Amino acid sequence: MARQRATAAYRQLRQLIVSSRLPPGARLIETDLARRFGFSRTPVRAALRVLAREGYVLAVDGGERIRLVVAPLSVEDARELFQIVGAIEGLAARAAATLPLRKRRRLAAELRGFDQALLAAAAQNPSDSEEIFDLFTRFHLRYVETAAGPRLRALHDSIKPQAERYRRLYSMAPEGRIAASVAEHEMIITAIEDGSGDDASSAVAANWQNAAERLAASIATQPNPFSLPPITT
Amino acid sequence: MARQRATAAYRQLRQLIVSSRLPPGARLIETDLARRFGFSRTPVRAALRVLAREGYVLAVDGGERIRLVVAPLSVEDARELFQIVGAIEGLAARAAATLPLRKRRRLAAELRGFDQALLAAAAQNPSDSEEIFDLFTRFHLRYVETAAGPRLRALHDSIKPQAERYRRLYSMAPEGRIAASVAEHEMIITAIEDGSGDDASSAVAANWQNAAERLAASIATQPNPFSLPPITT
DNA sequence: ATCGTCGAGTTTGTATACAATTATTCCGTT
DNA sequence: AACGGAATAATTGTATACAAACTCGACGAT
Repeated sequence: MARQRATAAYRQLRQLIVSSRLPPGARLIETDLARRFGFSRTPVRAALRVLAREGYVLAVDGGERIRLVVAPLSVEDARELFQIVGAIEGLAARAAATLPLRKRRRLAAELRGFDQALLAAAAQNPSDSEEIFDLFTRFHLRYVETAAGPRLRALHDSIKPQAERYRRLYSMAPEGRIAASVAEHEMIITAIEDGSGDDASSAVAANWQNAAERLAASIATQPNPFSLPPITT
Repeated sequence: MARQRATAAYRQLRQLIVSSRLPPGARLIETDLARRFGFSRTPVRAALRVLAREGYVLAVDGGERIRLVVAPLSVEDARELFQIVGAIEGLAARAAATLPLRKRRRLAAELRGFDQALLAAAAQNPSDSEEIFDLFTRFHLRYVETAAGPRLRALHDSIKPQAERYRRLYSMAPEGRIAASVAEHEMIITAIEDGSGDDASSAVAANWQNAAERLAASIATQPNPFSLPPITT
């Protein structure tokens, strides 16, 4: 019997949710998911429990039994979530600013590399929104992995993909937005390079706050844009 | 068959860990725990998975199989953990500072009530360290519950008890320390009352940073003070 | 004596059976 | 036709059985 199906189920389920192939609000039936994965209910249950604790899945009702649904998306939730991500990555950036000078310099160079790639990708026509998305992710991941401790990394790994649910749905791709983001990134990079933890932290928080605003504006203009066909069962 | 044993197992296990009756580093055997609780392995497993994700339990090794142990305590971990708690509660305090004036006033009054109770409890001889601990907890819980959104509350509920593992072990009770804490609390309260989110947030972060320092000093003088008899099985 | 290998015991991962509760359908009554 | 209620199905929670992998010790070969 293959081991670690629970982990596989966790990853697959999380991916299905983040990619919105399991759309917000969809009911999650253990038996159906188990059939889909070819597993038994046991590993699926374990995965669902964890996803519920992390916020991907919501336990509604509260009678004797629990009903699990894919956590719905809302502007208010996005604001709260982005603020939390900003605080977490802000701590990582603060830690990055206390690294030895040599490492800070190298980190700053790497980060600037991502930003240049971002500008280049945005200049493409048509722009590859998948690549842009990926570059944003890696920019933030770089300094978190470099400077954050184990707890902070675990927390980041838990929460960050939930923000990606939003970013994937409402592709905030117009070029001006990317330029604005890159400008904000530069403030983060400079603060880290200068060893100013407070500035780095608040620059990251501001970046996410602005991202939330851009997202809210995007939602207002194009509500509910499910791009992938949902799984109907 | 009684439902929701998994939740009961989660709570009991978390309590055993926080109270250090399951000491740091202790191996967690599903069968033993199941016997102890009178449950089967199934709900115990579910509880352990969640506790592992939250950080109470550490999955060591990483072979094909997983070994779970109670997460060890260390000064570095405490620093990181307290910093995270500070950031989370900092967001809550920031939100509290944006409440309508009337609510801010009432919240501030309640918080000052906790602080006065703290000073009174500290003046007692002998001081009731259990009550002091409880008052600290409730002080912070109050503004989180009042102002934080659902996500932030869930995150707080996940992480905060882990800080309490440390605070319970190294009772940071000397009176001067309490006075210092109360002084820091007053800065938090004033900032909330004044509607200054930035000040409130950084005051909370500073409070936890200082708490980490006090804790580190306490650990240095009285290392490894397990006050309760560990469970041997 | 040291190292490796084989094997019994332990522990975890998964599947499945069963129990209990909630949702749904279908029928009868008014 | 609408409503209520009983029967039925669906779904979750728990227990248990079994399989695979790891641990640790004993024994033997070099």
